[in-house]
Amino acid sequence: MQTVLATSGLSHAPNAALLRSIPTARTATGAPVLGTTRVLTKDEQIFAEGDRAAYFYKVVSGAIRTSKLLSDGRRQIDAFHLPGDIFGIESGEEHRFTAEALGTATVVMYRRCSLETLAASDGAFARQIVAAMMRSLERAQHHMLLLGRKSAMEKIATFLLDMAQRIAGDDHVDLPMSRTDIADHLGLTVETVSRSLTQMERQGLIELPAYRRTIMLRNKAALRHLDA
Amino acid sequence: MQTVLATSGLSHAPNAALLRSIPTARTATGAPVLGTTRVLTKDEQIFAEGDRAAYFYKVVSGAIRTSKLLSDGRRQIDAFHLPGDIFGIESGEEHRFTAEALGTATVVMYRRCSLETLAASDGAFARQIVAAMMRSLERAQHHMLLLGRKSAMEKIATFLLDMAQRIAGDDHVDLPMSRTDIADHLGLTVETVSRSLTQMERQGLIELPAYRRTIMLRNKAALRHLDA
DNA sequence: CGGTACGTTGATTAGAATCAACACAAGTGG
DNA sequence: CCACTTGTGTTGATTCTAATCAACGTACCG
Repeated sequence: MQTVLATSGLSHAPNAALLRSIPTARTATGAPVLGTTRVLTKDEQIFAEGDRAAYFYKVVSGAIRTSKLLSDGRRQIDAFHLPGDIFGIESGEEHRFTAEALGTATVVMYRRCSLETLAASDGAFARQIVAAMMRSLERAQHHMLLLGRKSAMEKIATFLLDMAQRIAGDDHVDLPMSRTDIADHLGLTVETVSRSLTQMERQGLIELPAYRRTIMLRNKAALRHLDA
Repeated sequence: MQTVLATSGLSHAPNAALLRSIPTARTATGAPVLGTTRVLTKDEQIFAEGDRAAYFYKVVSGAIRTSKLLSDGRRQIDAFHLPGDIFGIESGEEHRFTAEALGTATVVMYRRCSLETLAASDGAFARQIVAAMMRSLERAQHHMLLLGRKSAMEKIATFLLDMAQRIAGDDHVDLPMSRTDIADHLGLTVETVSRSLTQMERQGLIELPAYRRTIMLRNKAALRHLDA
């Protein structure tokens, strides 16, 4: 059995001042997997598209967005990562996304290991990484259907149901992201997101309290129907 | 070292008559990996969304499309698979796509192995599978940017350059798929694909011979510029 | 108490979808 | 071999969805 460790080499890490070296995970078999905890503030960047991929990350608290930019600034957020989610795994040398915190957040960073090491190692940790990769793939593929073929209302409905399930408020969602982030995730503009939400409220599907990041789901069946 | 085999159990395979049991691959270390070759005709289905995922596949010749359907028939083609590409890997019990041949095609099928087995095994074959998964993920993530944020012309330009690179005609592409397939891959309609191609021809970016599946790339630099 | 994000709403435009017709090549069968 | 069908691709007219441009609310923060 081979153990995968994150070294405590702070000299290689960005923003070393923010790092504390804390063992945070264990494999199923009990072998220690060391990670370094990093605390982030709103909009703080964890890594940028093109950075050397020395680490990958796991969300402990808060939420992270990973995104790509077009040369003229158009942005596509490929995913929002919630506690427990792993992000930043790369096969090449570089990160292909920018990762930023949506608000205050905590992540654990693990020293990156090569695909070869990963496939060859027989630890529970390796299994976890491969599973995370597969989950990312499934989400990405599912999201392509949304981006390519769904209308604005359908996109929003799908998004709300998905977030409700992941954030686990039964009849409401406390969104960790702005309308702009939602728009850039769904391939829409802020205005269209806002209008769609307003329309859903008028139709009684949802309710929008004064605190706009909370959304009450009033008619999940109808939302699921829109979800197609 | 553990060897991953596809058994010759034809009784479990669909369309057993079409199958011939042929060893077709070898791991880098020389250990035999048995696969079963399957020959397909135009539009023949390899597996459907929801089918039990007993095998995964590698394209030998021809091309394959994998797609998802919305309840009302809208279709999203997530990827075209060319010779050498692996498709149909699943972590769950079911295929999440439908796979069909674009024209006459040959694939090798491998008995599916669990993610656990995969991550735990140390063979070159396992590495290959993980690498294929990673490549799918990268393609999917790249495609999300296209679907969410690019205009019709940009989508077509990106698509043509990508296909040109994969099919390796230096200044032309022999597309294996119909305009409808292209549309369903790029999140457009057939009409828009056709109009965009015509417009590119008028602008001297490409040339469309009588055989409409061949496209001559006349100004790659301009196409790349559109690609953004 | 402003000031500054962020969010909503309104008016208009633009880009792609839709609806409809036609062109063209490849088969098919008489 | 030729009419005829069929599948595929193109083009045109029109509609419609979402983007854009612009203004205004509202909540939060120093």
